[in-house]
Amino acid sequence: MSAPTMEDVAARAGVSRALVSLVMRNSPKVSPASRSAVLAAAAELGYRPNAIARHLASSRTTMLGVLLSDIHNPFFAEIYDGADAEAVTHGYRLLLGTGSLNPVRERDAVEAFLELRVDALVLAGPRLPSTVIAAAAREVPVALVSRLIRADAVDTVVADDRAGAGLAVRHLASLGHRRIAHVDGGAGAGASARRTGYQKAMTSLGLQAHIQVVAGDFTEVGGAGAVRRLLQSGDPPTAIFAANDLSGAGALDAVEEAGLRVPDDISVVGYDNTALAALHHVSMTTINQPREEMGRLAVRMVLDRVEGRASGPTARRAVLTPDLVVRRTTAVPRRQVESA
Amino acid sequence: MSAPTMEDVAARAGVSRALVSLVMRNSPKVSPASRSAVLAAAAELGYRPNAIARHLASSRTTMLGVLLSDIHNPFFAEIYDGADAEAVTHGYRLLLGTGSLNPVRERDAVEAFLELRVDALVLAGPRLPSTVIAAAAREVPVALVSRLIRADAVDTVVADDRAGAGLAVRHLASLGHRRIAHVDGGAGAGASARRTGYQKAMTSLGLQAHIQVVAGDFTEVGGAGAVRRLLQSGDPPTAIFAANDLSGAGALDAVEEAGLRVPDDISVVGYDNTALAALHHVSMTTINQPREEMGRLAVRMVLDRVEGRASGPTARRAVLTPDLVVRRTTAVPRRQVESA
DNA sequence: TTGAAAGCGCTAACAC
DNA sequence: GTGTTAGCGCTTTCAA
Repeated sequence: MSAPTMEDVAARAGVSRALVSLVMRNSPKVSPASRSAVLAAAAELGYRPNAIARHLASSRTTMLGVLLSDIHNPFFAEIYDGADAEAVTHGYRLLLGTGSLNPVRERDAVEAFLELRVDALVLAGPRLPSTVIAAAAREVPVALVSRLIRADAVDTVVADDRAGAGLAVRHLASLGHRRIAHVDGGAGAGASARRTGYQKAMTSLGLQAHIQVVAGDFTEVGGAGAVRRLLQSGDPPTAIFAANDLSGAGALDAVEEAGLRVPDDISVVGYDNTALAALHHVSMTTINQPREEMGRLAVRMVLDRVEGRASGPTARRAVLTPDLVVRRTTAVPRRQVESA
Repeated sequence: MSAPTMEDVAARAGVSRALVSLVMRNSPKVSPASRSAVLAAAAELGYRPNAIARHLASSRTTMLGVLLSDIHNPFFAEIYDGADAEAVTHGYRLLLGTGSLNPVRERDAVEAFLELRVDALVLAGPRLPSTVIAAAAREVPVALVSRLIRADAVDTVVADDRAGAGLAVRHLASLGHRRIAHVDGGAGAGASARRTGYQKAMTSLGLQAHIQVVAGDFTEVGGAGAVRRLLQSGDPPTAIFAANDLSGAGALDAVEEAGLRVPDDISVVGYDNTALAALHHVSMTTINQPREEMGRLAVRMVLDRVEGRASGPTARRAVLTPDLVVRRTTAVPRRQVESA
């Protein structure tokens, strides 16, 4: 009493297996009569095509493997949404996997995808050594999201973190802030680009004398600690640009703890536009990355290769532009207003 | 120049295909000599077993399909963590999928799993009609997390929401609160059990005269609106038990907006112990569900069936007990203290 | 338009 | 221990 096969359907419909196969893939070259006979037989039997067998026979699987570096992070969920939407419109299916931030487990997940013979791989924020990524790219097309590596045929899509940092700084400057400090993200992903972007923007605004970077680590505690140090210094800033929303929340904590108010005394800008920043309770001005678009683009890139619209060792690189989301943690600096 | 097969490895190692197969599955009945010869040949060729072919030949796939109702919700990420840990220890691999809260897409995802012939299915918080779930359960073992249905052979694991609500109420009562209101979750998942649990606990504490349920909807805005109404009533509560953390955050907003302080004037308890509640900035007392354990248990249940330790139409049902996480939004009621 | 036959790459008896 | 031989359920020429 195992699952019915094409054979069973063919017998019941009184046709050959091959014809059933054509019907299942709805080929146009089947007479309406046999088509409906086959469909009826399949329905009566509760027939479900065996994807395993199909894949073995056809060499293509129309499945893409998507590795999400961290399934706890909503950032990757949105990349998935974009990837899925794009895949569906092209008739592909996504297989999801994660290594839970562990490179070894990520490697396993990629290996599993490869053993399942996915047609291509999309790796979102992988912790994987680049040699592993390059090796995978020798077997199937690979696109990388939110990570850059130098390897043949590995397409990448990233958001322009330097530009995003520039948006934050220019927003604060346009409100009248001059002493704008940056709580950085240490060695975290994107942290150095955001730090550089901050420095460049400050310089191009003629504010290089006010550049002040304090060490953070993308955590709430780290952000709070950094801002505490900042406030104890002789000459505290009027605005803080945090490397991500979580450390921005820490900044908020520290400012309040010091008896100051946001945005009246100090403005704060985060980065990533997470749900946290959108909370009414927090309502933080932040920088938004076009996450869905990043997912879409990654899928489009690998499918271009799978379907032969692109090929060769040249890696394509897409750099998307972030945008500013103004909420309630930024305002005109008080001291400036009073002196006006 | 397609991928090397077992045939190639066998030729190179000077043995038969079957022997290679045995080595790949590291069977004990292979001489060390041939084993290392095969391994060497495989390495030189860059051989990778074809899981598709393996599955077709062996009927078992050692893959479990896991459907996460909402990949944006960290709740499900933790269920996944538990499921994954359990699966790995049993030598199974998880395939992840989601329908993004859309029943039709969920159906597709389940269908895809079934076509890939996964050995079993774990459905976490599915929106699927129960008929679809029951149908799937006729093909492979199915376990349901955070949802109950009456169907043969569908095992379920849920957290005891009534008990959780009881914990919240008893915590507040033990601090001295008597007027404890509940912001409910409308028709959301678990909302009615939490409401019932609240009412039962209030009654059993002799506080039935103070039962007060205001309508919420599991959102921040809904929670804030409910609390605003509560505060405008003639006789506001000294404590609020919200049906989830998000509406608890809304409650916090509304309390502050009214010029009152948490927990000095009003205590607030949330539900779910999300990252939001853990934020230092929020630090909300809440009820925690043993999510990882729920995932583990679901996998254990289906594997019991897959491996023959359980069988038949009797559905097993696991009810796990939540626990209380005390943070900084609950305290002894001020008025009570002053009158003491 | 339909059917026959040869695989796809592997596992699983069964012999040797 | 190791090799031989059938399939697993489907796709894909190639004929008819």
